[in-house]
Amino acid sequence: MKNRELADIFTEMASFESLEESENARFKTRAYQKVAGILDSLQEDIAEIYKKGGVKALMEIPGIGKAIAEKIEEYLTTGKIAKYEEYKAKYPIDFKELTKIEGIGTKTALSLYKELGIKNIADLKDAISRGEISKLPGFGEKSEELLDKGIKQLESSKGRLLLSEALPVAEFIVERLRKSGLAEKVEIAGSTRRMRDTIGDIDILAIGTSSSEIMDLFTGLEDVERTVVKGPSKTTVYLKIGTTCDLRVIEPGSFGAAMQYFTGSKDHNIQVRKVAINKGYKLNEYGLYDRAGNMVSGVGEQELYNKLGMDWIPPEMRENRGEIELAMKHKLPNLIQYSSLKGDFHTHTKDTDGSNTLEEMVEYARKYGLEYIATTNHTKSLKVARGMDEARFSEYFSKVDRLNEELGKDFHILKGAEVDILKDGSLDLDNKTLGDMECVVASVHSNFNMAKDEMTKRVTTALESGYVNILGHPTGRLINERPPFQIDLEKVAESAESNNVVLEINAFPTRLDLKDTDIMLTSKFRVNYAIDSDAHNISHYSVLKYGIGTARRGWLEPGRVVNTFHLDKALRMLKK
DNA sequence: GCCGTTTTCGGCCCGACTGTTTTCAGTCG
Ligand SMILES: Nc1nc2c(ncn2[C@H]2C[C@H](O)[C@@H](COP(=O)(O)OP(=O)(O)OP(=O)(O)O)O2)c(=O)[nH]1
Ligand SMILES: [Mg+2]
Ligand SMILES: [Mg+2]
Ligand SMILES: [Zn+2]
Repeated sequence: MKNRELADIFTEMASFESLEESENARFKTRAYQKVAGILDSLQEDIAEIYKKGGVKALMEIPGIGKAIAEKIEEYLTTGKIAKYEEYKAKYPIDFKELTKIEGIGTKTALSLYKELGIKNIADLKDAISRGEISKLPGFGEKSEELLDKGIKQLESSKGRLLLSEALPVAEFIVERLRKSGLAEKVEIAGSTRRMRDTIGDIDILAIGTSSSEIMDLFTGLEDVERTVVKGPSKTTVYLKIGTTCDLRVIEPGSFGAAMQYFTGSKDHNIQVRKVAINKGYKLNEYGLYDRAGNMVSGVGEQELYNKLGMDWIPPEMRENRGEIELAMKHKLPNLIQYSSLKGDFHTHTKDTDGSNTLEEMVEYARKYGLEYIATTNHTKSLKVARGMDEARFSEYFSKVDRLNEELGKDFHILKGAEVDILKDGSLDLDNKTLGDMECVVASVHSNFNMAKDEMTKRVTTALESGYVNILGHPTGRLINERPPFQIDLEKVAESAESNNVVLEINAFPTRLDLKDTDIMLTSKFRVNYAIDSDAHNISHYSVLKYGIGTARRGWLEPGRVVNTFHLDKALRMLKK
């Protein structure tokens, strides 16, 4: 897809533009940045949009106007953008690489290039080792040291953490700050509060009046590798685990405004602040102020949204994807709640690649508060997982029957499988075995590199078999390891609707598949969803919260999620 | 460069921290 390429080009254009002297350069920069972000998250292929509707269709995308639409056209038809080439010749600098270093922006990169011909990190390292930086005008000893540390930090950084990696760290730091008694309140903010699938850095808000003590405690935590910046209101540290953590300390009267600010997202904040402006207010992290400068709201986050004419928006929805308009119209969805799941349709045991027995999986499901699970082991083609054949399933299910009898009415195990969708779209078990099951999860585990239409055909063929209840991890992505395979999710959802197949929101933190935007894309169809743990051991039920967070980010109401219902109703919804 | 139930021109979110800047630009949240 050209989306990615064009996003990179416009990000570079933004860098170039930020160095221009013209009056409007700042705002052009932002326009380019905004378009890059839009192209990055655009679901449709930009080339397709252009092919169907030309420049006019491009301009219908908010953020894309005439000038940028024509640049996109130029790129799609000639493979080049003249303006870009012109800038690139003027600034032959790898901004993408250099600005990844904390503290280096485009202006710094430019003076490094002008003074020392530095174009990339390798050049910069050489200059530092020769001690050339500190002699430069506008730079000193500290700047050189900062750049050196910045490079080391970048090299040791893990990149974006999984939500499941970041959340416990955030909770631990919050606990430490709370226990100190120095703060009235300590809360998680940022992308972690929004339950994003990956976390760039951890953000924590403390409410209190003794900020310097709180900051000292924070920078002194044993998990801290070094302090990056430290002030009375904001401190940034680099943690030993290879990620950054920001702490803001704000006074009690501003709790709501500070939470609103620090939860983000940035785009959501900007949009909310525009609403404030239109109402004659000013909004910042300290409060909402009228023209005379009087505080209109500060303590309560809900009150803040209300004063702006909106309903309170759940953090998971704060991505500027239309939630602000809905909140104004009082039409926000009633999102699925945490701990509202009654069951789990996707679990493994040590009979294949799990590490616990079915008895243990049941025991812990009950401890977790569930009323039923489906036991869905892998099928024979998945040899690395010791997938089971028909005979083993038959034997296994007699054990399930015995266990169900012992359990009585308290808990129920559904007989199922996570059956491989083979290359041709057929299923990896015979129809008799599949027909006897109560919960067939069908998943792609092989041949990921098919063309988009072939993969779509493969999956829809499986859905049309009449045996599939749930489509497992529909895009196959493994976060930070493997991109999703090419598939037309709208066609899949359409097929799921007509064949009564439920789409999975696999809650396993490396998957979170479907992801938030895929849920929004597919929920236009009359399909239901299942939030499944994909548990491979007894502790994995705890990942269900990440699946619920993802469902909330996809704006799902509980009525669309099959396992929010008790067994009877859930089974009726799964029925073919 | 984009955009418009007050606008097709004149706005564009708002503030914290750092360094060598003698009064604030650059970078970041
Ligand atoms: N108003 C405003 N708020 C911002 C801006 N940049 C960041 N924020 C707020 C909203 C963000 O969610 C919050 C934390 O900033 P981060 O850079 O850590 O972003 P966030 O946590 O959303 O994503 P991340 O996973 O860390 O990349 O600070 C900005 O430019 N303007
Ligand atoms: Mg963050
Ligand atoms: Mg942050
Ligand atoms: Zn699987």
